[in-house]
Amino acid sequence: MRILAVEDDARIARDIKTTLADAGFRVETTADGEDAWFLGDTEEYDLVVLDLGLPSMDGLAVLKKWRAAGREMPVLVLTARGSWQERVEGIEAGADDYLPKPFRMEELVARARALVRRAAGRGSALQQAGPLAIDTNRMTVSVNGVPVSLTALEYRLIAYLALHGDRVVPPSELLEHLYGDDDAREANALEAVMTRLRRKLGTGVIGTRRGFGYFLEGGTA
Amino acid sequence: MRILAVEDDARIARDIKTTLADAGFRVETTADGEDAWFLGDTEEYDLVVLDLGLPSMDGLAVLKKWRAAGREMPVLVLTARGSWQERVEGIEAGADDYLPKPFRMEELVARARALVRRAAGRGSALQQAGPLAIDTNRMTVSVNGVPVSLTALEYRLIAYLALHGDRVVPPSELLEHLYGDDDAREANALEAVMTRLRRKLGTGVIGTRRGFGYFLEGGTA
DNA sequence: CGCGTTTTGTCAGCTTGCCGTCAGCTTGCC
DNA sequence: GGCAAGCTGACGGCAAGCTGACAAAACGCG
Repeated sequence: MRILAVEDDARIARDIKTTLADAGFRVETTADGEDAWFLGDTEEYDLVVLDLGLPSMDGLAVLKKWRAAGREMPVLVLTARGSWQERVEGIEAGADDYLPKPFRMEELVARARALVRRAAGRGSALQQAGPLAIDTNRMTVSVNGVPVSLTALEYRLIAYLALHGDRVVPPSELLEHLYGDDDAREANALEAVMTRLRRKLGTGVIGTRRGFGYFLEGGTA
Repeated sequence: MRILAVEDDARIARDIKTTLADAGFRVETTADGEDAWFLGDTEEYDLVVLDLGLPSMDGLAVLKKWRAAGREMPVLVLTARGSWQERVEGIEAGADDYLPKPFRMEELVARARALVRRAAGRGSALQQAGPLAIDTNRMTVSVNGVPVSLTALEYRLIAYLALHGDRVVPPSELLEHLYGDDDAREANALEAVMTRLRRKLGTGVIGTRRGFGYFLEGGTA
């Protein structure tokens, strides 16, 4: 397992490296965006850990460039603490998961393992759960092979559910994910999106457990 | 599952409460250190979430006092973001785990579940007791491998019994955990839930000791 | 900018099914 | 037998969740 860690803070970079190394990964690090892009484009990694606040070339730009070039390795994005903005942009640029800083190293290892495992099971960044297939690179969703066109919000919702596919996700968590923690939203904004999303996906994809939350029917197949 | 959350920031306290409540816990909050100490000393909690930055009495002092008094419930400490110092002191004072602020609510739930499970002497997300299996991720229950669909209240009830499976749990305790002490329900609300739950689980799962309370037949396998 | 189009939050009304209450019954204990 | 603890079926209130309609943003495009 080979990992590229892109992080400009030397101390954090070192921590990441030793932690992941202890977890059995082979880790290379770089602090520079250009450098990162070059490495990611020419070498084969099982995972890239990418800090978004980089000098010389923005992490987001690097990620987009990789994806545009057809590179499909899983990317775990490190975002600034409260920055909801960064998370959204990260996911939309093709990140597979994000971790807000500061984080616990233990948590990083868990995520890294999960991503690598997921990628190993599939050829690309294609997630499947029952009749549902999500291509996190192209940001397209299809049900039973039929492509479905979703809005950004709808996509984020279904992608989040798919990422946590094997459990029931409470509405409060979804609200936080979709809108950030300052919930000035009227409660049933989420339900409105749900209705529209379900209409597009058809029945039997997203289920409700009253009093618990939402889940993907069929789970992770 | 009953949780005490000690947090002085009202907004965070509310977030914690709703999040944990959504996850199926019964949450009480207090912002005051003295108050927290008293509650933790006199009530029975399955977990305490403790912010260290408190007015009136330091969170650390509260924790030490509990431990000195022989109180052994698991305590999850919330520390300020980078404060390494606090973590060490927290652990030394008897905390079971710590979570640096700011944290993701999702993460809090995961930790809370882990601690509660560990305290019960079990390791995985799957609890088993006799013919009963409880998946705390999916919030599903199955008997002899056959999945059973439960409501939120029924789930909380059986989960609590499973956690304290090897002893007889008095109805007053169940009432308290399900509804909180302030709520004066008609006594037989619990029995009504019991009936419905038993009908779904089948006989031979939940037993009654007249005058004492309820218990899981077969205990912890 | 100005105008059409799409997306998304809000509101109101509706449906669903949870669960608390009640009334009557059964069981165990003295 | 008598009493209290506990069980159960029925019922209805009510809150969670769903949906269609509308309006306000957001976006795209000249």
